[in-house]
Amino acid sequence: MNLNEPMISEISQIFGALGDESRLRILRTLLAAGAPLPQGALAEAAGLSQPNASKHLIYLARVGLVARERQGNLMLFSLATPMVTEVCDLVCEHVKKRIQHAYSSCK
Amino acid sequence: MNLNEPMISEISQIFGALGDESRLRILRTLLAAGAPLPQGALAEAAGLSQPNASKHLIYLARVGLVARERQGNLMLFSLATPMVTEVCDLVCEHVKKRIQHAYSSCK
DNA sequence: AAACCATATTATTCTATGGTTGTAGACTTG
DNA sequence: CAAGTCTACAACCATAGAATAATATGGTTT
Repeated sequence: MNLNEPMISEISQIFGALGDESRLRILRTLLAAGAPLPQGALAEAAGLSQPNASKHLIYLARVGLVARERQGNLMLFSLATPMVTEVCDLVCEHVKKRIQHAYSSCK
Repeated sequence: MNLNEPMISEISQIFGALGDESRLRILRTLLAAGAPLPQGALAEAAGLSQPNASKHLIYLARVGLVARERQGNLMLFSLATPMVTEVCDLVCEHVKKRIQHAYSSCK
């Protein structure tokens, strides 16, 4: 069994990290860029204040979804695992199907 | 782009639904059973009070992760989509790799 | 060292959410 | 209809988390 008790906490933390609009916008930006980006650029792209973006990025790094790397004055962030792309794709497909189904069922 | 702005809200809700230990325990039970189960059985398996389990299950149904079906006195719940299994598997693998990596790096 | 930039931290407020208790509704059986 | 069982709902409390503002830290440049 994959979802065994000792892993429940870790897994819920990762899903929790993905369950926030601001953090999803950050991840989307990283996904589209395909390269490390500084915090400032991520904050602006996601429409977040600097401290707010900092907190979200540290949170994402703590659960292992993004990697941090210092480059001089900047703090660069990048996707730490392709898992992020994969789970987002799966959920996106699910949502699209649900929307289609909703439309077709109220014709 | 899959993670476009109008879908961000829906997707964050689904991840939010998965980002709770109690709801993960409910889903794990459904996963293991492979068949619809009544609320009472799910509440007991997840270690939840009846009203608490009811709330979580209604929440899971609202975002489309479980299906509800009345059978006499009972309310049966089942996984509404294989997507749940798939994303949980992906995240589980990620966590396992992280744990292995953590052990091997502090040998 | 001083000035400047980018990031981190702290304190605070506000809201969302998980949990409990109590009660009401739905269904079955006597 | 009455009693018993299962589920849903409402009100409430406690806590976690998101956002902001103000400030501190770290790094670079002159």
